[in-house]
Amino acid sequence: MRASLPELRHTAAHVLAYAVQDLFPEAKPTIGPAIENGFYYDFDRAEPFTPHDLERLEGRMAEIVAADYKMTGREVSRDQAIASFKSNPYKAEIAREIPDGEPITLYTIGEFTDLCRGGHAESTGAVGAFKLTSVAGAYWRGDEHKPMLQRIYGTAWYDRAQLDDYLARLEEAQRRDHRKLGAELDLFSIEEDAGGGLVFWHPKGAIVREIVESFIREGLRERGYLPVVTPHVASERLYEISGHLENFAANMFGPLEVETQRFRLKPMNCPGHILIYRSRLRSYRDLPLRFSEFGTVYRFERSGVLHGLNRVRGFTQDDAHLFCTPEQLQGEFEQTLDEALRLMKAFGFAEFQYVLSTRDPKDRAETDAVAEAAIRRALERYDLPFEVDEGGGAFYGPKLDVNVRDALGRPWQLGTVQVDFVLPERFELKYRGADGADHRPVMIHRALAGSLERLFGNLVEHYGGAFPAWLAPVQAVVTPISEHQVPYAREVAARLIGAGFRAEVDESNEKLGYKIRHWKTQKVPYILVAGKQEVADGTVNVNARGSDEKRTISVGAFLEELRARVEAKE
RNA sequence: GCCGUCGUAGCUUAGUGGUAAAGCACCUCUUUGGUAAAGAGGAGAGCACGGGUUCAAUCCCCGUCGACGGCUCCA
Repeated sequence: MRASLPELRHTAAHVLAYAVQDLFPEAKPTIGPAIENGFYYDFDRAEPFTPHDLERLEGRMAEIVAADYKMTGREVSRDQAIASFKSNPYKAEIAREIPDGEPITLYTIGEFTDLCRGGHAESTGAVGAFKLTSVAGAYWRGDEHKPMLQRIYGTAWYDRAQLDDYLARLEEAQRRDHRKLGAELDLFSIEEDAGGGLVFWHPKGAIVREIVESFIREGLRERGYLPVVTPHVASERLYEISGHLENFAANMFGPLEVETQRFRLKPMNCPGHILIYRSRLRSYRDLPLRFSEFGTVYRFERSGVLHGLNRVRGFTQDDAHLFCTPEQLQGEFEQTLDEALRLMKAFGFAEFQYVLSTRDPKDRAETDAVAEAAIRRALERYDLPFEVDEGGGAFYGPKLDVNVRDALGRPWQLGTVQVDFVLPERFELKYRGADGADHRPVMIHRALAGSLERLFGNLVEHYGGAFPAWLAPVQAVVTPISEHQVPYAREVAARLIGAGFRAEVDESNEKLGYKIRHWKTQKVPYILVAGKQEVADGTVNVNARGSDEKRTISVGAFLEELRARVEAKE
């Protein structure tokens, strides 16, 4: 029977470890699983593996694959396992920790035996085509207090054609990288003189952001959200009450000392919104109360984790906090999820990953069960498949995240909806009930696009920089064939701009072919060519992105076409 | 922050122990051209920054900063 791809890749990991054992006997193998598209194996070795080492390893691996060693497994006792790995503390540690009752197995190919739970191809020859791709540091068991190991990444497939295809896809993905397109399309930059993780939105990026913002605002208005605006810095006192200093300090910028007070850049918008809630007596008749803000927050991220627009130190959330009665919780949560799905659909994302993160077990309270149940019910109502991340929730409660993938397949969290019984308690929030007594409201924290920066980065990659007409920074460029048509081109552009569209005129002293090429690489949806004929007829020749068809139509007809496309958000 | 790789004009890259080359972009001129690059000329980097070795360093060594790929963490 043919091995599955994960089996093949897992086998490739063993082959790699075998090759390492042969060429670098001092390296201690630790763990080496199959992953999406390939495999990795972590080794403990003092010397770093160099790119040249990888080539040598690939050569040895090819021999091991060609030898087609049979993968043979045998079950051993815990003591035997520990004894056979007495020079490898990592393997011994794993052997010690395998739960009682679970079999402990050793697998051998040729001269290499590994502690492994199984799931391999029958022999090494099954590894049709592979390539070692990179080496990276990785902590033993993902714990930064434990030793750093060297992780060798590889990709493996049934055959050469599949491998080549995968490598080609990788290259294409790199062409779509938002950091690359961001520079090419003049959308944004991150400036060394300002510091990493701080985004400068250029005009063409900022206009897209404005469009995104107004689209989101429309949804907020329809769903009864009220706008609020809160300061970017606040006294430390606020974050003592909220618990951020206690639970989130590692992600906060340090204190700003002014006169006798210490201030902090805000890491989250919730405390500010809570202060507004608390500023007056609230009645059950006021609830649910939904405060929304495009709130810019600052979080300290360690330098090594910054990544384009996806991991930054200052970002703007499409944030909102809903204050409701416990009875309203379910309905509010579902309404929020509904809006999240609507947004993502409008932005053209199709594949999502839903992750329910529960609260850290050390903080769990009985209300968490209520919160989690609300989230699970909502997921069921919408029939959404989801994963569970135990303990991955916010410090104040469990949450539901909506993730998308970037061009290279890395998942990024965009939307998040969180249920919170804790902050209302810490801030002693209340509302006057129908019974005349005070009650504690429940909060929902929600950012549906997540951060505008990350959303934008993912949009750029999703569209490969070719924004649909409703989002494109420049929707149409009027391109005169010679300078004689410049006045007409300006008139046409003025009409478009007057109708609310984003248009430019290309007045450069270049031939038409050059201009077309320029605007094609800028991925503008419409290039409107104006020559002698068009001027005489009051028309434009439409060169639409993604189509070879050229049409000469009246300016009015083009306006209608553009209007229709923008309204349809195509 | 940690491990690894990298750092030459705005961008992409070449290059050498004896003060750096090209294409694109930019500017000027010629050209007024019909759907992915017209022609010519010009300007632009002392080779990320700081030390060291050397008669001499962009090239060798050390440190710092930054970027990239991961680890950890999160929108």
